[in-house]
Amino acid sequence: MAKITKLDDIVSLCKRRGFIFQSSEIYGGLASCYDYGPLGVELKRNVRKAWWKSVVQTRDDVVGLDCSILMHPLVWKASGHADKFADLIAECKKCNTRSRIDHLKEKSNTADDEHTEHISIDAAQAHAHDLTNKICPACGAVGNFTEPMPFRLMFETQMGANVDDSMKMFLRPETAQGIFVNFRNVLDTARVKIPFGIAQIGKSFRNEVTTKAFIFRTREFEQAELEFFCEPGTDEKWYEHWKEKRFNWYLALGIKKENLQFRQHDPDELAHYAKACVDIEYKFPFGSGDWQELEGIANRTDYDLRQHQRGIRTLNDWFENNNDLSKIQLKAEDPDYHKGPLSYFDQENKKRYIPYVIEPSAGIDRSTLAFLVDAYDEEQVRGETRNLLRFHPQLAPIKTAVFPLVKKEGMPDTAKKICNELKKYFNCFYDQKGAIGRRYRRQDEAGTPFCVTIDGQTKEDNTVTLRDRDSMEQIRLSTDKLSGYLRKKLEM
RNA sequence: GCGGGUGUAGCUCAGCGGUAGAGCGUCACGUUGCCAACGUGAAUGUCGUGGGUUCAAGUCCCAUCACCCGCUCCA
Repeated sequence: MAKITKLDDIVSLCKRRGFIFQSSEIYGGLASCYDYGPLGVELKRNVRKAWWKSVVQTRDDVVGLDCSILMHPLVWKASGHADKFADLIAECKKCNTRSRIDHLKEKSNTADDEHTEHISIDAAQAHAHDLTNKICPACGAVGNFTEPMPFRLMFETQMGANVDDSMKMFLRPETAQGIFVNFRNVLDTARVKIPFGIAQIGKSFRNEVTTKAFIFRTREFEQAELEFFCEPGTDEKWYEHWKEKRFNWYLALGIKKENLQFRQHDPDELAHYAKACVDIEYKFPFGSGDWQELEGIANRTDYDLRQHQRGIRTLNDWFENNNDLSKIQLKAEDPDYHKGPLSYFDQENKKRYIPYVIEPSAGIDRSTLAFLVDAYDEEQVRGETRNLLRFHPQLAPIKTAVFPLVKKEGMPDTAKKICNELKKYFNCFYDQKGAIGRRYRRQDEAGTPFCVTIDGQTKEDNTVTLRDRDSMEQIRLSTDKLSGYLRKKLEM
């Protein structure tokens, strides 16, 4: 079991071994942003690769996609993300409770304010000008608020070099919408039939109110999302299918069972689009020992595709309002929505419907860290502490290290030759520096599953020793068999 | 956002007004025939950043940035 007990230890481990650094560190750091170092980038790539292999490569019913991060602003109107913009929050100076200012009540006015629709920030700001009469719902203090602060969920940027006619754009807050928007394209070109899924891995951006906790909640993060389209009525079956499939994926890659659990969402905490949602949680060894979400699996119903059908109908308003999202209301849904442009026609049963969607949405950064932390181990060997990372071979940043036992009798040359041969198939590391034991331990720390050592006997009978990371046991192997043996062991 | 804490070598930390330090790690040379061996030598710091006080500031004061813990928030 990992000996790490504090987040500080994890941060230190990541830095020391070159897995994760703070962004812009020499400038004092940038909050909530992190960089992957030489070992970290390999680990993360392997996590992506393992996800893709499990979700796309080995299945007949899932295809991949890679969408742009910038999308048509109406996408975010239709998805509901853009409306979050009007949330203006003020904080009570007395009790530090934050409230949406449009939910605050007047002291003199006992009648309930009408529930405010989301409006543009400018409009809301004008409304919110005067908080002197507003009451804090928590402590009852009157007019004792901080300046209203807009709560921006999405990152903004502009498209177009000319300042005057540049268009305000958003960095995507989830990769899912790129998939929904391409549903028709994939359907028309990939010869897929429902049930089928579209998978994507990519960066997303969210202006979280608080970040903290290392890379668990960052504003820029990487998601691996699958939108699995199925016929309404079969959605619950597929929900169960993906729950099990995804949970087992973590286990198969070495996460210890006692550190992994499901957490079912209560109906009142479900997102507006979801019929059901469950989190896969990992027990990160924070001070508090809290379970943290690695992945959410949601039944998104037909919500998104139906919303985008409304979005398409709103396109004229968009042009008429000079591309100003804040002036646009989404058009009502067509009563015949189930025959709309994003519907699916089932040739076999002559049925047309809007498919339901099951969405497993995993955080690549979070699971990368979970794999890292879960693999960490310390053990006593001959009175010394051996630190090692027991990565699953598929995830190990370096698969094999090759050493000459000593720097003479041509051993380095032979070792280099073998290393270069193995590099054709996987990451392989050559090292001739220092005592052999030290080199083994260095690789243990990097999580390298195998070490190959060339010794005096190699010249005589063409064999090498192969040392196993976890057991430290050694076997002799003929060099002709080395590559095949390793590839089999490494599942590559 | 609030409260508390921490920033000194790659890492862990000592130094708390008076020449910038240790352990581990890194590098070089030698030695070394299988698990962090040994010897010799070497490199490395705007003491997070910016101001101030002082003859003199890692050290005291102010601001700022970043991180951690606990709230709060968020999904």
